[in-house]
Amino acid sequence: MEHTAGSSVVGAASAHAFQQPPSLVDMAAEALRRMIIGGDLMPGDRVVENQLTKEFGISRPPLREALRVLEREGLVRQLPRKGTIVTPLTLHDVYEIFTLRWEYELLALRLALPVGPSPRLDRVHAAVAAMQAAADAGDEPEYGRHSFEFHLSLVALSGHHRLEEAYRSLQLQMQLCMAMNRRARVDEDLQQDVGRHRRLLELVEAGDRAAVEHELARHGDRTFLEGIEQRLAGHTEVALAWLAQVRGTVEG
Amino acid sequence: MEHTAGSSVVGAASAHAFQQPPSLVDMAAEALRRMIIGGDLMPGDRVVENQLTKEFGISRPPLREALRVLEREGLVRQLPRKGTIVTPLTLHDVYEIFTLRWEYELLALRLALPVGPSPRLDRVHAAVAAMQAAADAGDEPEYGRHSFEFHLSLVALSGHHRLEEAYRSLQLQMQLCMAMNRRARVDEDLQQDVGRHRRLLELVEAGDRAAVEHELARHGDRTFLEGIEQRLAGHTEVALAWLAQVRGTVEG
DNA sequence: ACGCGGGCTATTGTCTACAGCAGTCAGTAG
DNA sequence: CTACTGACTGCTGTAGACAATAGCCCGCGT
Repeated sequence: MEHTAGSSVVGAASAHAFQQPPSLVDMAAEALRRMIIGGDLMPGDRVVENQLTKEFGISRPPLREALRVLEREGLVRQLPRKGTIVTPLTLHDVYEIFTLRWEYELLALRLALPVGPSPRLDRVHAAVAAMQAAADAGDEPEYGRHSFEFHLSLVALSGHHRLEEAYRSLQLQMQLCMAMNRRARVDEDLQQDVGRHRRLLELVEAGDRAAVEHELARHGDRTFLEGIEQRLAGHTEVALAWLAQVRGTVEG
Repeated sequence: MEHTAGSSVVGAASAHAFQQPPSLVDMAAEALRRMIIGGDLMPGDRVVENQLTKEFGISRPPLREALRVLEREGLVRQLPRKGTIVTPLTLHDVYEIFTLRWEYELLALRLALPVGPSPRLDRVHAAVAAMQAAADAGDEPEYGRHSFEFHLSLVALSGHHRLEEAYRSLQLQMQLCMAMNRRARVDEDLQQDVGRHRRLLELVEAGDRAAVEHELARHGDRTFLEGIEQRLAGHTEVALAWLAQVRGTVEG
């Protein structure tokens, strides 16, 4: 396989040794996800197939299958006979994504609590530990990844695979949102944030539903949502109302 | 639905004239969905690509893309290097599907209420009318389709596209469940069922959340769930507990 | 008789090539 | 100078062929 120029993304992955080499589709899908949530491709950008085949060193059929997957995940949108674009986001989309996320987490924890000793809990603890390590190292991207894993493993406590999968898709879309504002966010205190997560986990282990819900409510997003309505179109009534309400509860 | 030999399914569709001809991928995906929820393919059955290309009269690339879509919808499961099978269902899967459905509907109506006059309400009314017509005609399959459309349009009242899409996927999986027991169900009184739906809609229009929730709770599924644990593996604790609880509330 | 290895077949994974539509830009007429 | 029409370019949609792997059956050896 000698695509010297372009084999970067996929080629690198296959070089890293997989016991069961994943299909080119999976690798292309993963590479695309990283490009999108990493900000290399911005919402609204065209995704040209031939261009990516050269970049990945693969042919079009597997790439097209990967695009179909990404579409069902909500990261791209395919316009018949016109091509593929990275999903453009409106304020209403942000409203949808964050309301659903909230409901998913709430539902998952309602189903999970009370939670006995379980390997699922180990996964959450591992995520917290990784967050702590990343915070100590000051590695913010790494911290973000483990933070997502924390919340995902929290949802997984429910033992509800479909819910977990839905939440995973939603996380991708959240990362798409966040790719739009690659600014600030350094003012966040990672150590403090780790503390919030750790406290949340303790409440989960204690089985205190009300406290968990309360902690979740004040758990975040406000720094991200700072002035977001200036940067996005699609100001639905419900979206604006939601935004105001979120900011209101933040103050309280 | 008999796929006589050649280009039956897809060919027929393309012959019927589409203003904007959908891609073969879309048509193949739709044909596959019908085959699966129609019971032509049962959970666990292998889905052989070449076989279907001959049946549909298309080539493998679009079919493979369609399979990727169906996998993200949860109707099939792709095992790397081994092929594709129709998603096998356990009792735990049924538990997941029905709990999520309940939560989706509840969330959607919570977001939608109170609902002012809107074209979205027209859609619900149209669904009820279609149900009534099908009930009068005694056309049970048609009735079932419009019943699904009723619930989907109810969810759509929320104006939450992602929620609507998630609910649509879930409906497909519910139909997959129902494809497993193609028995009885005739004892249902369609007229009475129409009445239940109509009453639910009235409560929605009245904006009475508590009453809506109460009506939803006693809205169904028990005939379907009759003795389902005998026919399925995967008896998780939570699934059994859920089943018992559902049957408990039914009695009440 | 039973376990094991080698070849075979069926099926999936991938690539190259061709057909057809969409948007664009130049050229021309008014 | 503007509006319309035509070909052109690039892209997507689809087909068919090639490569590689997994399961299976048969024959062989113990």
